[in-house]
Amino acid sequence: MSTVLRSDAQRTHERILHAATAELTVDPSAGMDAIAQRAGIGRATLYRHFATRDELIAALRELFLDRVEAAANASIAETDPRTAVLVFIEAIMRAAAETCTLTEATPPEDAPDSRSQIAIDRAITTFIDRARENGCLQDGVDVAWAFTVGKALVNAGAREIALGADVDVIAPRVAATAANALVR
Amino acid sequence: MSTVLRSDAQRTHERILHAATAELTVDPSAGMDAIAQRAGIGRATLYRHFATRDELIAALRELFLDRVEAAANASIAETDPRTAVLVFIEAIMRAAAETCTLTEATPPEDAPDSRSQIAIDRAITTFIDRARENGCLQDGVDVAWAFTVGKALVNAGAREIALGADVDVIAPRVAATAANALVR
DNA sequence: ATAACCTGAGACACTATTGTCCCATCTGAG
DNA sequence: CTCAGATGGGACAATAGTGTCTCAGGTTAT
Repeated sequence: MSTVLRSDAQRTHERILHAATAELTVDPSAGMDAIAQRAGIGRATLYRHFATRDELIAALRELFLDRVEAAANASIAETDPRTAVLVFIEAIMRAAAETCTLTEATPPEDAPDSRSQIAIDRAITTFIDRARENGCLQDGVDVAWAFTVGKALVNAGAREIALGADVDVIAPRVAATAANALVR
Repeated sequence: MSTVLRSDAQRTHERILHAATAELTVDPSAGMDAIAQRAGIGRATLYRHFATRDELIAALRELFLDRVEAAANASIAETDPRTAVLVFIEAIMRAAAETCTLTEATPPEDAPDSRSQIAIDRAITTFIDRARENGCLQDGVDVAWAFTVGKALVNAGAREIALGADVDVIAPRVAATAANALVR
């Protein structure tokens, strides 16, 4: 295992990431064969880049969480709750379109969830608390439910995109829908 | 294959339906073994009631569609768009809690989708058109998007319920969230 | 150009899941 | 009570997916 990848290997690596995202978004139980095929590479090559299916999924998840964390940090500055949700969700949506593992079949996370997870949780909690203070939160919405709804909508959007829809159409739409669903 | 099932066999049949709903909602790729185990029966018995995994899933789907169709017919009478969405979604949510196949891994439906499907499509289209005429539809919402959002939220709710949440808490919440997301 | 690197294709063992079959046992209906 | 119907458990073949390995051929960097 060398320190850096050769240029062509790097290309292959990213093709895998994209292919896996698309394939797993549409069918979370997709096999390594299907992923390799969509990436246009051999199955053996896929295993050279990711020793295990779980490892591939973990890598996707990690990349995605990083981008979500960045989005959280960026939108925490927004003082208006509705704008914050709009900015945050749109950013997540765009991240999910490229690298996403939300649609996992195995939901109960046993891993203690890396640093990113807590950063994201804190950001979301901040949004929600702020919105509640301003009294512009929809009835019955708490942090957990906001999380559930956001996740569900982003997943639905990612699916549409993986199925051929345009990111620039879907991302704002998902953001708007989430804002309507959560913020008064 | 007799015409009617004996009373105990009927009980078993329903236990299977409930167990499969819960199991598949949490993990769409759950195997027949897991389903049988959750139902508290032997795997052989499961295969006696449903010859194939696909057949079981098809049966769940069919039952679910029937209930959604009923919900659609019931709520089509509601003239107020927001109330219509509330009533409709809550009914679907309760149906999904008992019998659901929305969370299927294989999304691209190849089957021409039974009579129920068209009835449901028509009902939803009616809701949306009516709401648009009244000018109380959220921006950017069309029939397809309303369908996508509704499906995503109901799935999320079903998941919560399968994981132990109370139907009477989740169902109204999902309905309210959907209404907020779609109706002005 | 040369050497190190990357890849595709195929063979392989291993495991999990599916679907079938059989037999002993139990249970409901008449 | 009696018997057809229903079940559990286990053995079984078949299939599909995972992960490993090898080898011959193609690509990159120097």
